[in-house]
Amino acid sequence: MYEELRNELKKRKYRITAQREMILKIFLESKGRHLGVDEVYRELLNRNVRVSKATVYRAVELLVELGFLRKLNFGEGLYRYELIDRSTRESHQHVICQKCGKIVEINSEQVKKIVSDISEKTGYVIKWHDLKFYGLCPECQKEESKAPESGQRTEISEEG
Amino acid sequence: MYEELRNELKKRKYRITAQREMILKIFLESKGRHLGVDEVYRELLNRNVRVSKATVYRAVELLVELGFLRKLNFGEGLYRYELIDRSTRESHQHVICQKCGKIVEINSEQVKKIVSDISEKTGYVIKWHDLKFYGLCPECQKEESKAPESGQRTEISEEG
DNA sequence: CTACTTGCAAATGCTTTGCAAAATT
DNA sequence: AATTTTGCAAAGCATTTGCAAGTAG
Repeated sequence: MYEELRNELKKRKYRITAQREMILKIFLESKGRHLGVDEVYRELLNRNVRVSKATVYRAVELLVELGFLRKLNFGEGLYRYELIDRSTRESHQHVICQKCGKIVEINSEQVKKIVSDISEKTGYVIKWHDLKFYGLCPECQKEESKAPESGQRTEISEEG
Repeated sequence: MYEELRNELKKRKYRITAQREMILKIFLESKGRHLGVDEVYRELLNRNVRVSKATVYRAVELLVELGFLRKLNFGEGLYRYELIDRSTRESHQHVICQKCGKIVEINSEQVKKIVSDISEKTGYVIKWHDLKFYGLCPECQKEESKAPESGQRTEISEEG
């Protein structure tokens, strides 16, 4: 993957730097996680890699541009990034528990249908999509039935 | 609708204020638009209604809580709000042109299917969802074919 | 050696908050 | 009269940016 990064960088006349490789490395070693800039930054500090946060900001945006990362927004007031599977480039759907925050990723075959339906209805050529589903995970459903309407509501509420 | 707002406020022990009604009014008179706090604020100034921006922030969040507005995020670095159809409470999908930014709202019947599919696969009870589709609107497709790869890329890239 | 990248600190922009004054109940 | 809401200014955060110093090609 580092080789791929070097190639992409060369191709687009960007320079190969240790910082860029280290930042991609963090994502490669945190597969499946959705990291915010601060988390990446802290992880680098943990590993005694001295980089500035500004560089992390610049690097993740570059990695998005080069197709290594996807920029995510769960309405928390910050952006998160996840590694893209460069072989399929396929996006998945995020299913988020509004009580405990657990995020499950799935891939529904129904997505293709809805995309073609929307394309047909609007005349738009759909390039990509962002599908989030909010609800209660199985564990939180159990708790919910034990103590229904128990007050503390997790303040997740955002859509787009 | 103002009656409905007054009832909701009373029901939850909030007070009926001119500011809250005015802010809801802005949305009622801008149906179909996705307004940011600053836009609401400016619209109020245009109408010579003196309110502080802090009050707008507080009011829109309250209106979300009361079920009058939905909070949206198109990855621009700010939140937008749209009026909820309180009779159906149904959400629609946003189809966004990544070149000109035009947003079309549609309602695909496929959504029900994908929701039940996801529910089945994950065990989550889905309460609501947030579905965004990005691509090119018909007009921008034409321009694209005239001047393909013409440089200026609209920096829309965010997902969740 | 030239051009790009980094680090730092300052700046930006949206949103939140503390508190006294104003308004609602 | 008691309590909530508002306005204002300050504070809070995530993110961006200007610029000099460092580094890749």
